[in-house]
Amino acid sequence: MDYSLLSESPLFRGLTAIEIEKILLQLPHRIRKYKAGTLIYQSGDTINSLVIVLGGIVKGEMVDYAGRIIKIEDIKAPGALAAAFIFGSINRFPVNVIAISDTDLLVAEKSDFLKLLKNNDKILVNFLDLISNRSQFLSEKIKFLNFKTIKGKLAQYILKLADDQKNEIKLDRTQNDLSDYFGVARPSIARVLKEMEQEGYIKVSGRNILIIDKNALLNLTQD
Amino acid sequence: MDYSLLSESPLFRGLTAIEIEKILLQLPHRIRKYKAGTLIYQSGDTINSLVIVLGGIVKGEMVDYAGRIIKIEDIKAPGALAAAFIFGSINRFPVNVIAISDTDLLVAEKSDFLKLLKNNDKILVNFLDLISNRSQFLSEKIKFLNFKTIKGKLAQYILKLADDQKNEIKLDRTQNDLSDYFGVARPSIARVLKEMEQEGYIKVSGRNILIIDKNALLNLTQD
DNA sequence: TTCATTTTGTAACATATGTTACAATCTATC
DNA sequence: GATAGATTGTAACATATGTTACAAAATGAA
Repeated sequence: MDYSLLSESPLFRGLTAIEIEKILLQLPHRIRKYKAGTLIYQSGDTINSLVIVLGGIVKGEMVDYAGRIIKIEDIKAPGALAAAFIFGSINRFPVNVIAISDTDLLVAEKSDFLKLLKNNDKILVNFLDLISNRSQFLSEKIKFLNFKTIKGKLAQYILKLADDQKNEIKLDRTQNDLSDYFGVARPSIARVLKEMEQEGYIKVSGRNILIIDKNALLNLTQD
Repeated sequence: MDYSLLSESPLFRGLTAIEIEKILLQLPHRIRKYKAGTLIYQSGDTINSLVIVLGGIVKGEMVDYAGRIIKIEDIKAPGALAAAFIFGSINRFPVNVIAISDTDLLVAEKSDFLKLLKNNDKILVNFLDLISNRSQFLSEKIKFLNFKTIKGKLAQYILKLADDQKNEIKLDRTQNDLSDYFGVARPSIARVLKEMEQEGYIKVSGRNILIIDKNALLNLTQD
């Protein structure tokens, strides 16, 4: 099994390949292989292990009550799966996990993983960082969902892409993806872009956007 | 200083008062006292300490770009403050923290706290549980914000209060508070309640709600 | 009780967004 | 370069929600 990727994973950051090998010798674990398309975990399944994607890509999908599928995120090697659900009181997968490509997973029991956390300072800090970052990401997401208007969301999104410096950006998602991300209808994205152009804040051509009035955009994020 | 409450805090759960005293002897810390109304931390302030409310109540307020204030949550003794922001990459308070009553805070440096985590298994697991629970709470919140219609949110809210058994509940917030919680306008709450009554799903009288058609409500959560 | 304050109920109207449908472009592949 | 499929642009109309305003009812304090 090829563990070389692991040094790039958040959990093993700052460790050399040799140190990682040593750690994995001490950490009881198993490797699971899945073909592309396999349903690996189902929403609601119990989580009592650390799961790391060694190779391949998986996706997390939320199934709403109506049976519709909302794609949440892709996790590619060497990311961890549902790390924020190993501890805490809800030890269940919040989403369906499906292999996009052929996938190898490293699985280690929670109790063994806990021992590792106690014995290795770097891993401990890395893991604390990992799940804290998750919270911080979710907090951001909530701030974002709280924008009431599509204009507000789009303005925020554009300003983020512009990175406080550029005044010319290219949208990194299709309107369709954006509409999913915002939870709105696709034509509304197009309409709002047009409105923002008519109001003189931006210039749109396809996916390229020229920011004309950055202050106006900032104002829109204040809805 | 009175540490007796700490045995009820998530971080010290499962520890006796004596064990906690011992821990606090080893953990360098200081006590800070604030009068009611004081602004303790400002959104954006750096977090490099563990902060626990020993006595009193504080509130977290988010200030949006327009200067409006959104109350996020109350934290009363013996809760921890912004525990999910001690580690991770964003070590800044996401909210203003204000003392509601006279308040005592226990403050310990991150590096000292980290040593404690390494040396005490129970505290380690408690802390992992604590910040994991935070993520899990936020995930739930996001699920909730994703309901697109007010009817969906209200149906979900009512069903949660009904706890899968009762068919008669009393709303535990005013319409005004509910409208804040949902991020909608207050009259919309009243209107939607009336609509749900006209549709025969519930019977409303003031804050009391009788659930008539639970399946219909379940359907509404499927928007 | 009485009065002031908060909470709830309701209505008219404005507006943002959803829905559906289709045309115009773009993009990749043969 | 031709073709199919994806993406973007646009329009007409439906609907949910916001806004504002005020009255009715409940609540709490003197």
